[in-house]
Amino acid sequence: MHAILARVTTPGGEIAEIFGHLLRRSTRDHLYARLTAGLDGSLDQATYPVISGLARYGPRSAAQLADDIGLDRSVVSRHATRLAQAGLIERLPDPADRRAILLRLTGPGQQAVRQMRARLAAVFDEYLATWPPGEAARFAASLRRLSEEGPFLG
Amino acid sequence: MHAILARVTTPGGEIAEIFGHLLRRSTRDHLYARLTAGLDGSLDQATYPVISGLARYGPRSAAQLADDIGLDRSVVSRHATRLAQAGLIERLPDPADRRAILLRLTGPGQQAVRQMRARLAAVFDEYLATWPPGEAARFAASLRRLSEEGPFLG
DNA sequence: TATTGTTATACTCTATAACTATA
DNA sequence: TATAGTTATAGAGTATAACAATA
Repeated sequence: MHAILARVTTPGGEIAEIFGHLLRRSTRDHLYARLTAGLDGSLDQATYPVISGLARYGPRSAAQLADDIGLDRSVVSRHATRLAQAGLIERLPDPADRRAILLRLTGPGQQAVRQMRARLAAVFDEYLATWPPGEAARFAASLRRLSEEGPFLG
Repeated sequence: MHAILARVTTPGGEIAEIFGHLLRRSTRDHLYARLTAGLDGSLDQATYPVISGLARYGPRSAAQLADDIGLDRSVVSRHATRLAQAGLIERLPDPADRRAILLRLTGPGQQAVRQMRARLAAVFDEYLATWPPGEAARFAASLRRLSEEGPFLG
């Protein structure tokens, strides 16, 4: 009788349910493992937002980057140390503020980010090629709009 | 130059980038906080997959549910204890296997899941009402297909 | 011998607090 | 006084290992 609850069948209900699945730990682990497989050992689920944020926003202090990616500056500082030891980022003094230290991708760091991005994009594009023409592009546009405007996703 | 890396501009590249953002801890925390605000204290980011899984799949043993939701059975067992203490689920002997203990939603547990689902669905639907007619439904259908068929999301 | 539920333990990731240096 | 980076500490969440009970 009530062993299984009926879902909410509106678009919002469908999206919410699927997001719940995407946010599951096992899904995240799987995605990050795929993303970083074979690359430097310093690249994992924890350091990815740091190096990816630097690639996206450009050189920044730990405090700035922490604000951008939603982590505490102490966490960014620790991950930055790992990435710097691996030679993927470098620390350099901020000419405008002697308290701050800018974090910046090195050449190998840029290459690593390019690899991760290209790898993940290829995995999705290969699958999306099975969709009807235009559907993938429409979907990507809607997803971007939702992520930028939508509730607690922006 | 090269301070900011160029993105992958294919649909797959766009989707991958946005998923990376959605999976960020701060985004997850925000979503789960919204989902469980004002409800029983046993409902949080950790117990949600357990109670949600029972609602989705029906009464199950901890080992079965652990497999369904991608957690270890020891973790499911611990979260189940919290949910049971709150009266949201109950443990009952499995008539088919005396080693197993079935986990099942109680009435209040069903009500809690309905509330969480309805709440999240409403938040999305309210925003999606700003989209052109039909776009939300098309997007939800594509998202469902991607989550069911797509790389490491199924 | 294999599997279930449970508990103890260890590990990872994060936030908070505290410290020094600089604005 | 406020903010930068860093480090020590504590907290949350998970997996692993080990146990007794049952298949």
